[in-house]
Amino acid sequence: MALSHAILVSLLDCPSSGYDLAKRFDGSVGFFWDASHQQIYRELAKLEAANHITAETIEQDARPNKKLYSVTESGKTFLMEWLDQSVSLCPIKDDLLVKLYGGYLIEPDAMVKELRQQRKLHQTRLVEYQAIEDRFFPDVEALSQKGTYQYLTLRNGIQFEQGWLKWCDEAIATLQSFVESPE
Amino acid sequence: MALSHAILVSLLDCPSSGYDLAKRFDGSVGFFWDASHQQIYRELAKLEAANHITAETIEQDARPNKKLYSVTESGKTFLMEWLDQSVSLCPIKDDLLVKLYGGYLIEPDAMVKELRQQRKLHQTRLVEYQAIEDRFFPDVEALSQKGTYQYLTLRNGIQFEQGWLKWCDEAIATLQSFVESPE
DNA sequence: TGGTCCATGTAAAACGTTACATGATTCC
DNA sequence: GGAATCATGTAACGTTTTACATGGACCA
Repeated sequence: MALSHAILVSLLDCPSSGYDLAKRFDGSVGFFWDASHQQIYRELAKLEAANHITAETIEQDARPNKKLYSVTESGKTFLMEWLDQSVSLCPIKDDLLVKLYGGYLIEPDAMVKELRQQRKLHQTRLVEYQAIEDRFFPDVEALSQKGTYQYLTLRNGIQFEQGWLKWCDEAIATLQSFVESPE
Repeated sequence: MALSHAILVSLLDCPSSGYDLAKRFDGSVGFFWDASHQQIYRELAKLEAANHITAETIEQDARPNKKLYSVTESGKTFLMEWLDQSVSLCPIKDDLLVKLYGGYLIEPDAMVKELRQQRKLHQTRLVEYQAIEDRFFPDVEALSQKGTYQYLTLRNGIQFEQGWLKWCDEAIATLQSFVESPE
């Protein structure tokens, strides 16, 4: 149910086309939600049918035309009703941990490689987040309320990734002993 | 696709009925995967049809009969093929962060309350994880390889929850200033 | 001429959620 | 007498993923 809310929050921040949204969900919005362009287009169609957003067609000459979506009053009300409800913990689903749980079935060496690979991916993401922090939030004291809220979501992403790096290091160090001296 | 792998990994660790699995997914397996009993029964039927698991009916007098599932050779092969493939980062979807991103639309006071509530939920989960750590992993040095792998998944859960607590505290402290002196 | 970017979508299959359904036993 | 536990499922619906589809502009 929350994809619609993620889209509304993002559109409220800045009216955009489906294509733009898809890119944002792949970038900055990506630190709290993930969605493919197919999902986004379908959800936009639904939100428009429900009058929560309106589209304005922008004619472009060197490029395909695009539809610029904005949130309506009804959409804002719909979003605020959701904001007023309390949320529960999000369910955990992590392929890597399933794999690790059954890790004893494969070579310790292969598992260490996999963890190193994961560590690299998290490292890359952390660098991206930190670049956003440096570029868009250089002076935290000077932020508006809205800016502060957005900054806090970014901080969450940064802390998460740092946690991952720390855990990967711990796990790699532990498994290293199996590689050196297998039981 | 990974629900099947999570079930196989868990069944390989210990043959069980659907009911038992559902409870484990709600408990210890819950720190890396989440699934309802309906999903589990459906997936078990599929896995049995694919010959990845076999069922043995256990007659019980004071209780309903149950089907005890075990992983077949074919199931083990299927799982190991998956274990050999490298996994990508798991997509992030977090209601709380969507809410926070649009947090400027509601009262700072309401947002602080919500964060306190979340903090409590994470705290509860952390205590559960630590209880598992104390009960089942009192001597980390003495663990078998299999035990070590399972311990590492638990450590991941613990670190995560500690990260959440830290972030919640940071966020609450930041928002507190809005409650005391609104812009 | 081959790839990436812009821009929008459809369709089918897999996966997840919610509600419904049953029935004995055990504990308070 | 009522609730929880054990134990299994079905059905409808909603969401997500994967694959397919189009077509011009721009760059090397």
